[in-house]
Amino acid sequence: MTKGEDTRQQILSRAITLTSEVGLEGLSLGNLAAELKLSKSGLFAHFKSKEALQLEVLQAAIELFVRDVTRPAIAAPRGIPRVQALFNNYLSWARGSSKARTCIFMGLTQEYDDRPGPVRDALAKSQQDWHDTVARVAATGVDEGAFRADLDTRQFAFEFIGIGMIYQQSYKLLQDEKADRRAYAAFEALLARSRR
Amino acid sequence: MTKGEDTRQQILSRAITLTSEVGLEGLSLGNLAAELKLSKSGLFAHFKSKEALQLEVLQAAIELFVRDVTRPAIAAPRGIPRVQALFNNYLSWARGSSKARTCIFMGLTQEYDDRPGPVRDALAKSQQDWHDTVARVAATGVDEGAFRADLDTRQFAFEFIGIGMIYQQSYKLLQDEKADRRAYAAFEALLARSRR
DNA sequence: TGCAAAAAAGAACGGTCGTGCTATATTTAG
DNA sequence: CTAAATATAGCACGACCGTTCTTTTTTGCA
Repeated sequence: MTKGEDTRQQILSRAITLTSEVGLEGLSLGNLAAELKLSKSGLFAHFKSKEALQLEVLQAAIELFVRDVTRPAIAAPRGIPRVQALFNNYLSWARGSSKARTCIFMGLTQEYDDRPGPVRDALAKSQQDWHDTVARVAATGVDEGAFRADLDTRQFAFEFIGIGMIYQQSYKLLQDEKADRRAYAAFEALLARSRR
Repeated sequence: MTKGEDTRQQILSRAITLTSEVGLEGLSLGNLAAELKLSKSGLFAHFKSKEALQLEVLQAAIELFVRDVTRPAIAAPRGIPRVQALFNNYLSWARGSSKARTCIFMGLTQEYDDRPGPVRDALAKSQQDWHDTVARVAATGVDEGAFRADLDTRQFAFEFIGIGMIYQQSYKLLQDEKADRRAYAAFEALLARSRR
């Protein structure tokens, strides 16, 4: 079982990178197999269909996101430090890690926002979870007394994530070297409005 | 010449809709031709290559955006009314018109942010233009004395567009019926911070 | 009304797509 | 060490891809 699981992991890892470039629809088994020096059918045998592969890639990306963004932030002290850590990690993720050249979730949001099916459902759930996570972290700021007691934490999450999205466009597509400064300025303003 | 230009327009119109669903890469000549009851080669003859078609579709979408978003807003009085009109139109556009079920620019931003070539270049220019337009409209707010004299209009545009992006995700993918309320709340906060 | 020009169709090309099936290697367990 | 289980390869399939070439239909003007 060890060997199979091992190559399976390699496939998913490479698939995440590819997905960040061409999306989950653009992902091709032939390409993926060639890059991993596997035969197309050998690769295919690990997944029963392309859709199953897509779902597994999405799941693997979610785990990566939790590992690199969410979990490390939870290690920071509750309240503003944790919110700040979450934002820092989020921007790093949007900038792109070694495995994903770019945040795959924003791409997939666009790819699947009007394409019904299991992939869309899983994606929507993951994004809803992300909103919830941001809101929950913001709530620790309320609990610690750093944020206003009447702060709408879901609104906070909405704006928090919006900054990440426009950051990625500015950084990746427009290649604006002020993107970081702009994102942090927007974030600071959001923090300021949230403080008690 | 009339007939040719006419069908050409029909092709582009339908292509915009398709692009908003599957992107410019996912666009297929066969599909497009079938939907328009044209032969694939008959359609192809109007454009010398798929890339040329992609560029024309992008150009047509830009014109649509200017017609439905930018131009009507310019008709509103300078200052906050114009900024407000621009935001309203922007959200309508993100929600999707009859021709494009969803804002194609956000999708294309993700599709091309790491795919070099003429399409990416044209897209980046169009998005840069959009940032410039928002900044310019914000500047009328400064001129009219409604906004702070030291307002960073590019920062304003950055945050303005970010709200539109997260709005589209909330509205389209997450189907949050509070999306409108959230977007306007964020926008009001941005206005408040910008006022003198 | 007839004729040149423009538009559309038809057919074919080399590729790649996702997906089966069958056979061969490789790994694992007794 | 061997036998069963697992993993990978090879091959073929029908479908669709973008593109080219040739032929037919339609259009607009003299």
